[in-house]
Amino acid sequence: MGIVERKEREKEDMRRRIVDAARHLYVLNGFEKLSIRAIAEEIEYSAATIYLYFKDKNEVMYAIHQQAFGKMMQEFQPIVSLNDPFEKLIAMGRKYTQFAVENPELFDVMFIITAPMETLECREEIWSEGRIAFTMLVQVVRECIDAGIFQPQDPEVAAMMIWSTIHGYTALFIRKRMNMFSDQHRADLMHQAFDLFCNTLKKGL
Amino acid sequence: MGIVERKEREKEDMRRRIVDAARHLYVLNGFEKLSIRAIAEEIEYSAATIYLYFKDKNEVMYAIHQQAFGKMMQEFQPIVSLNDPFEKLIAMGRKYTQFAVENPELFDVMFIITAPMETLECREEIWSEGRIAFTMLVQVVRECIDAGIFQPQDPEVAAMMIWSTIHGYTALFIRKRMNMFSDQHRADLMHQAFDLFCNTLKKGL
DNA sequence: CAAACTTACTGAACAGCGTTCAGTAAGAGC
DNA sequence: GCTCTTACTGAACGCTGTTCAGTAAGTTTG
Repeated sequence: MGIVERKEREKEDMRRRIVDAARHLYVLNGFEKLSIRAIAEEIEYSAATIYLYFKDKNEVMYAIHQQAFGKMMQEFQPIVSLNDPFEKLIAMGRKYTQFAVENPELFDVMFIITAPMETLECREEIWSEGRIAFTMLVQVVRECIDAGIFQPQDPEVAAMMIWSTIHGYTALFIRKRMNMFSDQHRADLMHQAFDLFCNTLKKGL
Repeated sequence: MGIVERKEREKEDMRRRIVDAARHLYVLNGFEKLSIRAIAEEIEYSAATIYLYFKDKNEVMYAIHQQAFGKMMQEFQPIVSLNDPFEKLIAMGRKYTQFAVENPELFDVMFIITAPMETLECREEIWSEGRIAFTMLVQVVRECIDAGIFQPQDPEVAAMMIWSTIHGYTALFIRKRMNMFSDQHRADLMHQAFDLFCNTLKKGL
């Protein structure tokens, strides 16, 4: 009896169509402007239909957030194969910021907006996407320790500190808190601050 | 002719009453739940009246954001009088996070939410509150350099890096991106990552 | 094949939102 | 006392997320 399977497939298909439409509109206009009605119009269904596939808007955001992590991980792929672990670490940091600049809305839903986290909270689940990405960073830090570039220490603690810096740097920029500097000064300052962090890590960690 | 002055005073008074009511509701319920209608009800005026004193909701948020900076600067006051510049720097970092934990909504409007920055943008003004706070940090970094704790370097660049780390650390926590760890593990990790950053600065900068 | 049941979907409604604007009433100036 | 200005408001516009009764089509059963 393949009917059940077909229905399952159709359900899966519909979910994907909703998320694709939602992501499309979200990337164009951001969270505020993304409405259930707009998503519904895009896929040519009524707004109420969305609620047959997703509990609420937060859950749609969570699905977008998952897709975004997929995209980011894909972009990280070439870096993982680099040989020098420290270079790998630096490249990852640069990529994090680059991804944010090229996909500000995706970065938002992944690391800034509260909406997707609320879905996790009410499901009492762990944030596995973040966990996986963080584990990847921890692994690279571990390699730096093993290679003698960093001193022997807890790689998770070091990774946490490194993530904080790169994230802060990126989040402040994305949320326009660096607009207190002129375009040129801002670019210079950020570039130099990034380099300083890299050098400080190499010397001090 | 004191009438003009009295009117001016009354106008100022009304603005303050609106911002106070708005801040009160905002701190209680956050940005999403803060509505012009609710502010109006709180001060017992109609919603339309708010628009006689503020251009839009963003401008109200900007006023709250200004008040929040006042509060933060006040809390920073005792730290500025510390003697050891490095201790001063560490205390400032701790205070930044503490302020965020104790006043998550205020931290939001100061450093995360886009709304107040949009007001600045359309006024083509600089973000003076941020500028002042950052200048304060630069000054402390300069003292660290002068005291020989940090090597001679551009204090603005170093300050940028330090702010990034502390901000990232704080923002990730506030926006629940550290909830992938259990309560205990998270607390430990954050504590150790903060200490590691302090030590790395002392050794490497 | 027809009746009974299940599933997928929708229109309309609820309660809220930011914002605008014509209209009103009270105070200021002559 | 009569204009003129200022401060304020009710009502409306066009949105929003979400719910729910109702419908029509598809599936299963007798």
